[in-house]
Parts: sequence; C-alpha cells; structure tokens
Amino acid sequence: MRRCPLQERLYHNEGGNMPNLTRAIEKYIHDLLESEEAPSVSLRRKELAASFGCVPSQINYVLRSRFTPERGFLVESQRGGHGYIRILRIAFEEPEEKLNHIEDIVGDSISEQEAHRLLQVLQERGLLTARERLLIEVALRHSDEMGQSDFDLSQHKRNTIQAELLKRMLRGLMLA
Amino acid sequence: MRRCPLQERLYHNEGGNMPNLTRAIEKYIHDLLESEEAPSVSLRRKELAASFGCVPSQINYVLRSRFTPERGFLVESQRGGHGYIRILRIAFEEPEEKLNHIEDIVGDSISEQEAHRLLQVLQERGLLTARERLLIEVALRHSDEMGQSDFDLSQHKRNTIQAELLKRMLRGLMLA
DNA sequence: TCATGATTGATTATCCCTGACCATAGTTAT
DNA sequence: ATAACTATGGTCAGGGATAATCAATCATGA
Repeated sequence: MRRCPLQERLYHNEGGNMPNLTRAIEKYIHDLLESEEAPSVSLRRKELAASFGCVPSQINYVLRSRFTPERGFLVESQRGGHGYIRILRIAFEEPEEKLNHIEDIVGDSISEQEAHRLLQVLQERGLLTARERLLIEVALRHSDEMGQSDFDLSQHKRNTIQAELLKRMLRGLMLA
Repeated sequence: MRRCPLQERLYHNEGGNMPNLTRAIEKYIHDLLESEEAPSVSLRRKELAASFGCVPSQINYVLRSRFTPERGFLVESQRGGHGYIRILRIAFEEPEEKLNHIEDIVGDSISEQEAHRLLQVLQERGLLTARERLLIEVALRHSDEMGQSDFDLSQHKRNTIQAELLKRMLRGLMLA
C-alpha cells in the first residue's frame, strides 16, 4: 500500500487525472523532453524519486517499462558521485533508419500481444493513424485465424507468418 | 443458470427489453461511446462486471465478440494495479447501403485484378487514403503468396480467402 | 433437436511499487 | 599510490492488484 501522498506528489499531479505513479513520472519526463529543444534530458534519480515521494528504484521501473528502444528512447547513466541518468529520444534522419529499427523490433516472430503493443506505440508516435492501425489488426487477426482454424499451424509458425505480414505492411507505410 | 439478477443488473436493464446480458453490456458501452465526445472510453473490468452482477471474464467475452476491429473498434488494456480497459471507436456510422454494396461487389471470391480495381475506385471516391489502400494491397498479396507457396492452394481457394480478408478490412473501415 | 452463443470460475499472466542488497565513480586520508 | 569513505545508480524478488485465458456447462434459437 502506498504510504504517503506527499506534497511533492500532489505537485506533480496537479490538475491531472493521474491515478498512477508510473504514468505521472512518465509524463513528467516526457514533458521535460518536449520543453527542451535538445533531444535529451539529464536527471538525478534520487531527486526525482524524492520529488514524487517514492523509492528511487521506482524510477528504474519507469525507465525500463516506458523509455525503451521500441518506444524510441535510449537511456544512459552513471553511478557514483556526480551520477546521472540521461534519456535520449532516438532521431531518424532517413526513413530507412526508422524502417530498420522497426524491422529489428518485429523480428522473425511476434505474438499478437507484442504486435498489439507495437501498433499502439506507433500510433501514439504519430507514425500510424487509427484507421491504419485498425487495418493492420484486422489483417493480423485474419492471418492468425486462418493459420489456426484452416491450417492447424503451431503458435510459433503463426507468429512467424504474422511477423512477416506486419513487417511488409509497416515497410509499405514507412516508405510511402 | 444465471444466479442473481441483482439490483445493479436491473438498473442497467431499466425500461429495456434486454433478455441478454451480453447485449446489455454491449449497449451500455455503446451508449458510453455515444455520450462522450471523445471517441474512446475507459473502464475498470471488475467494476463494470460488478455493476452488471456478473463475472469479470464476461466483459472479455463481450469485447471479443462485439468490439472487434472488423466492427470498427480497437481495445487496449492493462493488467495489474491501476489496470484498465479502453475501447476506441475508429469508424463511424455509415449508410448501410454503401457497405452492402461493397460486400456484394467483393462477393465470395475475388481476383487480384478485381480487388485492385475496386480499391482504386474507393480511393478515387475518397473512402480510402493512398496509405490505407497500400496496406490492403500488401495484406492481400501476402495472403495470396502464402496460399500459393506455402500451402499450394488452388487459385479459387486463394481468391475466396482473399475476398474474406478484403471484406473484413473494408468492413472495419466503413462500418461502426 | 442441435448447433451456436452465453456464462461461469479456476488458473495464469502482467503490472505496479517497495525495500534490501549490490555495483561503481569520485574523494580523501595515509 | 592505494585504501577507505561517500555518494550515487542498478538489480532482484516479493506482495498486492488487476486483467486474460480456457475449459466446462448452460441457454437459446433456427
């Protein structure tokens, strides 16, 4: 059970419908990145944790779960005196780079869950419209259904086909 | 046998000829989407189930059977603390005629050529963006390739599958 | 009557958050 | 130099809170 909704917590939560510590910290960092012109921000883990009235390792959880390469971020850090955490937004100069990055993430096999998540992230990043996302989900479901009902394929085989289809569709969009 | 038509169940059922739990929940969510200006609603599965006096997994059944991408919806969710279910409406009510017309044209089987021409027309009429058309063409081609190379299906069987996939994708976009 | 749809509950999977313990970089004393 | 000290950040396992899945059963409608 959370023990202490501190003043600081309230401060960062002001006016917001933010029932969730992790989401609050995520939003705070996100806002920092937006407000800076530079594509990165530096933080002190301890201070940030204190300002949200939580344990420092909570910051690691937020970084690990939210500021991942799949979502377009890199994190650097240093321990010891003058330690820091730096969060960088990945910038793609060429459409090719973006594409390669996405293909790496999809890989040779992807579960419905993972595909679902990826599409959600891509839409949040503005790389996909809601309608485009819907089309892709329909195609993936159809592929999975066929593989299961009509051809009795293993889960892994279906996930392989799914990855191929997903990559083709994203490839088409990113280069369009 | 359903055990307990609770007060809450009655509440959601008031004035209605609603013999069916699933339909009642479907209608409730649908009404939520209509009453909001935003095209999405967030729910707590447990609470919704409690308010209908049913088991939580019933909510999953309603979502899986009624709020599919083929019907123009996307569902996002998160487990664990502060979990939620969010339902997004992507497509809006369109004249039924248009959809029926399209389904008639596609029919039970459609060649790549015919599909190609149909998509072209739909794009010209502004019912499809170029990117959306591209996505559909990629999915159809992938389906055809799989059918040919991996499963050695007949042309007709492939065209049947293709028609099904095409209808699903168009349905998702056009229908609510 | 029979196929399909609806409902349940047990089990499993995932997420959030904490705190104890570990690792590393810089600073200071000897 | 080097060892000890100080100041950071990282890892991990566990508890609590949700949601998803699945198999079994029941109900409904053609």
